Amino acid sequence: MTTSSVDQQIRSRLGDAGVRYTTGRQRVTSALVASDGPRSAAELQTQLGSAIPLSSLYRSLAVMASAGVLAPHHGSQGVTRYELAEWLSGHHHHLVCIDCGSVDDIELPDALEATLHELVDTVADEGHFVALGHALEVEGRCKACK
Amino acid sequence: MTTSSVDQQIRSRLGDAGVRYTTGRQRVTSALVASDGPRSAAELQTQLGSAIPLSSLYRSLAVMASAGVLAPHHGSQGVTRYELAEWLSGHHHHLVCIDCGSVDDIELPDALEATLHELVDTVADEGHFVALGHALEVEGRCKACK
DNA sequence: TTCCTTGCAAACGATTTGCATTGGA
DNA sequence: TCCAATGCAAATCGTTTGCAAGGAA
Repeated sequence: MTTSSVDQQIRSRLGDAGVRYTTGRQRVTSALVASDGPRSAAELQTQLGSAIPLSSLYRSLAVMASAGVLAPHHGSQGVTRYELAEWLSGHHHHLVCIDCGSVDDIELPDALEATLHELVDTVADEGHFVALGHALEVEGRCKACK
Repeated sequence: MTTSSVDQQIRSRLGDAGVRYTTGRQRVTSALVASDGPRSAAELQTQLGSAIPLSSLYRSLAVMASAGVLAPHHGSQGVTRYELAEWLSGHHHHLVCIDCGSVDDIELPDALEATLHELVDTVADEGHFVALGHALEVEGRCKACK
């Protein structure tokens, strides 16, 4: 996945939403494209080196999430991490470290993914629930905390 | 699942952990036994009617979670909800409403659960990750927000 | 008596917002 | 030009903690 192709799609989607794809927002995109999992505002600030104020990062993340180009992930200690929406990055799941809170992406074999999807629909129907997506979180300890 | 049988197990486990099973903590248990999903400190305060200070609730929840009788669930807006640990309530998954943040419990058919479990181990090994558990979240809109 | 627990109020930390300024189409 | 976006500081809100009082073993 190249940053430029993702950039095109995001620029277009943000345009449709009536918001600008500013340099600050492009920096957020490039940081997330380079990441192997969701990132918090604080992590992005560090990763981006250049001093972007947290308030701007939070605003960019909120705008991009409500335009559907980013997806939030709620972790421990009230920290929200964002990643590219699945239509940009592909469907995947997460390995969540119960010690440090870090999150890594993983993909499931198609066979199980299909089974899972089917099951989610069934189960949602029974719960009078409109299923829009699903997320499998594998909880444990990451390589660093092991 | 009766409150009294769960009470016994919790009392015993808390005893092993060297903490008391006070009336406040018993109230938390009864509220969670009566719930069909995880509850936040604020929700428990409302549900319990009697005015238990939030700080006490937070402390009870923290103590009970670190003793392994409660499990935390991190939701939107930095809200942490707790539920009985799986050894007390049975293994299950969640329907999470993306509008109001409410969480309902669901159970998967044994067949898929088995497949899922096996897969989680495989995938964790590949990621040099020690898998301790897994959680499937079905995201969508609940009956009320539909 | 000894240590755990509780209440209240103050402190924290992640996130949000008001407001004046800047910047892009 | 004009409105969205940004920076800074102040405000929110869920959660945590210090400290003195209460309670069980």
